[in-house]
Order: sequence, then C-alpha cells, then structure tokens
Amino acid sequence: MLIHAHMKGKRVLSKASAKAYAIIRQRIIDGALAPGERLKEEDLASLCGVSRTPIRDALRSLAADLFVTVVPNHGAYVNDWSPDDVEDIFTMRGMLEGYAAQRAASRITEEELDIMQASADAIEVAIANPDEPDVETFLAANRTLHETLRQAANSTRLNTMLGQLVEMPVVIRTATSYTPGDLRRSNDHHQELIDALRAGDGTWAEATMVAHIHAAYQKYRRAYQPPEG
Amino acid sequence: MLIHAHMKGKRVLSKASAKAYAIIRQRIIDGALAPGERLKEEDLASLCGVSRTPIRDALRSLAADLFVTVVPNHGAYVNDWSPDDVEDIFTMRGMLEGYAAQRAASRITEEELDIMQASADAIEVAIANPDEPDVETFLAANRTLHETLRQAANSTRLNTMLGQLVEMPVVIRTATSYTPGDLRRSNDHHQELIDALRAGDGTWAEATMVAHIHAAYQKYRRAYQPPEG
DNA sequence: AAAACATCTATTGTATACAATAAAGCACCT
DNA sequence: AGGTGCTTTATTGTATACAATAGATGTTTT
Repeated sequence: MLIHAHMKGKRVLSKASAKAYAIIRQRIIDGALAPGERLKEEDLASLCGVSRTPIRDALRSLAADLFVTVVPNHGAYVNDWSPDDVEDIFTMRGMLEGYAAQRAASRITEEELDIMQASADAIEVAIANPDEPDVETFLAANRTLHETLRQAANSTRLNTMLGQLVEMPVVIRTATSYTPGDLRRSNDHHQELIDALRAGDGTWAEATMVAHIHAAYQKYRRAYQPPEG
Repeated sequence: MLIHAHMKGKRVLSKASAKAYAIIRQRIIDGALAPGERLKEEDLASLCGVSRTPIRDALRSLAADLFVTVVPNHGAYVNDWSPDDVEDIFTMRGMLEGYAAQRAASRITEEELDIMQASADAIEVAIANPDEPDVETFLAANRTLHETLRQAANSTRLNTMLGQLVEMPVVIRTATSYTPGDLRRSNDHHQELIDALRAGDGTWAEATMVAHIHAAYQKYRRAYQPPEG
C-alpha cells in the first residue's frame, strides 16, 4: 500500500483500539467520565467489549490528545480544564487556525472554496429560524467548513496540532450555548473568511479567523465562567 | 501517589517502553533509521531487547510526536520532512514560543530568571573562543534556557505542543551548523529575552523570541537547503 | 497509643500465543 | 502473453497469562 503524503502523522487506530478510543472519548465529552476520575483498564475493557491491550492503545492516544493523563504504574485520569487552560486553548487555536487561514489564502482550490461556501449556505438555512435553530446541522457544517480550511492550508503538522485543540470537550460544548445572534455573527465570519480566501488576501483571512475564534472564546466564557462564579 | 497539576498531559512511559522510545528516537535523529524506512515491530523488539508490546507503545508515542507514521495493518514508517514541513515547524514554533515568552513576562519567578541568566552565562563561556566553541555545552544550556521559559509560561498545553516542535531531528541538527557569529547572535537574543522578561514587557519578549526562532530557521535553510538545490 | 514495618491486594506493565489482515507470488483462465 | 483470482506468507492486531509495582491494611514494637 502506498503511503500518501496527506496521511502522514494521522493517527489511525485499528478496529478494537479505534472503538475503545471513540467510546472513552465520547464518555469524557458528554461528562459520563468526570474530570479527575480514575480510569481502570479492566473496567474500560469490559465497557468497550475488548481486551486490555487495545484499551491501553486508546489511553495512550487519549493522553496524546490531552483528554487523560497516564501516570506510570498508577493508571489514567480524566483531565480537567481550568479557566486558564481554556484561555490557552482558544488563544493557541486562534494563532494556529489564523495561520492556517493565511496559508490557505494562497493555496485553496476552487473545489475547496465551493465546499466551504456550501457549508456556510447550509448554516444559513439551519439558523434561518431564530426560534429553533438546527444545531445539529450547524455543528456538522461548521465542522466541515473548518476542516476544509485546514486541509486547504496543506500542512500536516498544523493539521495535527489543530486537531488536538478543536476536539476538546470545552470547544465542542461551546457552540451548543450560542444564542441566535451568536450563530448569525459566527456565520458572518465564515462568509467573510470565504471572501478573503477568494480574494487571496491572507492577512484578511487570518484576521477574520482570529476574530472568529476569539468571539467564540468570549461566548464560552459568558456561558460557563460567569463573572460571579 | 498524588497527581500534580504540572504533570498533567506529560507522557511518561514505563521502563521498557521508555527504553524503546529513547532508542528508536535516537536512531531516527542520528539518521540510522532513514526517512521513509519501514520499521518492523519484531526487528525493533530484538534491537531494544524487549517484547513487541512496549515497542508498540513506543511507536504510538513516536507517531504522536510525528517522528513516525503508523499505518494500521501495515506498520510504522520514519517520517521525512520536506522544506515546506520544516518551514511550518519553525513558523509554528515561532508563534507558540513567542506566546510562551509573552505569558512568561508576567509570571516568571526570580529563580527561573536566575536559571535563564545562568544558562546564558554558560553559553557565553562556551562560545568565548570562536575557533572551537563548546557545542555540547551550548546545546545543553540552550535547552535549559528554553525549557525554563516554557515552564515559566505555566501552560501545560502550550508546553506539550511546543515539545512536539522542538524535539524534531531538524531542529536538533540546526544548532550544530551554527557559525561562531550565529552563536553570538543567538545568545544576544537570549540576553535580550531575559532583559525583556525582567522588565515584564511581554510584547518585547515575544518579539525577541520570534526573531530568535526565525533567525534559526534562516540558518537552517542556508545550511541544509542551499538556493541551488 | 502512635509510628514504623511487613505483608497483602489491587492494578498496571510485559511477554507470548493466537487471530486477522494485506501484500506477494503463483497458477489458471482468457 | 497478460491479467485476474486464489493461495501463501509475512506482519500487524488482539487476547490472555504472568510479573512487577505501589498503595492499603494490619501487626508489632517502642
């Protein structure tokens, strides 16, 4: 089998390992496995219906993604995120995804632009009714749009590092707390980003993306870190 | 055993796994395992004197650090780095380590400043004789200085991500190609960085660090990517 | 009674045996 | 002769058994 350049560095676990990774990760994201909780390999093995070997594989991957901490001879613990951690995550994501936008401006193809535009259009429809926005569709299209941008940036390492930031529980939960107005502005950013990319203006694209991420951070703060608490 | 906050996310492999990781990584860095080369678990096992299980652990960690690519059901391959990859590495390192410098400016302790100053002084001695600089000492002190800065930034995630950038073969080899003048300027940057941190000037510290990393990138380019090939 | 030590137990780390998979080689068919 | 499909084989993936480790518990000693 040929090793394609675009696969480089992509962590691909095999059946049982991938299954375990997905299950444990999901439990962490939805809170079933609480921050600080100790994860015993045996328990996870029976939970996932596989042996301890792929569980260990999965735990190492989750540790690389900072979902858990593995302490030798002691086990794995679910990580928790202080307000400071969260600020870091958004700041770094702003820098790196801004850089991705800048790179993409001079590399993106027509096809990729079309995909991003289609995603923005889909979001437009999903949020058309302010009373009951289609959050599922929003999340899916949002994900596609950002993934396409990262792909257009065409940097394996950038992609890998960004992957470690955008999959965080904290980031995933953010969008679910958006108000209709927030959703509107978010997609306005998307549209402006596409315009900047079409114009081939890397500086504009980067600035728009940085604003987009920082706006998201403030939404998160208001929702989960109210001033008096 | 208590889980200390500063350990969070730190990948700590146990005896056999750590041994395997270190051995394989070293072979990649010094070129004994060439880019593109396929790594067979059985061979690595006998090379490292352990069984396949810790080898697999080590390979997954090496994949997380982008030293190798693991393709399911096919094996691991040593990654290679195109000029574009290398540019990415340095650009991202500039952004992230610049951010670390900025954060450190308002958080660094006197002790940490002392350590950085001592490192800079040690480098000063090591490069005092332009005819035969003490590269070993330079590398060790340089490493201590940068590690101390990252620690002073006090961000687990930032530390983790930077760790993935500064340990690259490409980065490690760069310093060995420095001319005496390059070494001098490099340590001038270090001293200026310390001054900026002492002054608590995050913007200055960040700018100095960005310059420092970009200067290193140009040195690398001149040494390994001459204009005509 | 408190502290230090030894033992015990729960859990992770490692090795090995077996299963699944995919590439390679060969035969067979067209 | 060339290509397609099967068989073979080399290699990775998974499970399980065993070893090592660290924490807990209970005992002993001062």
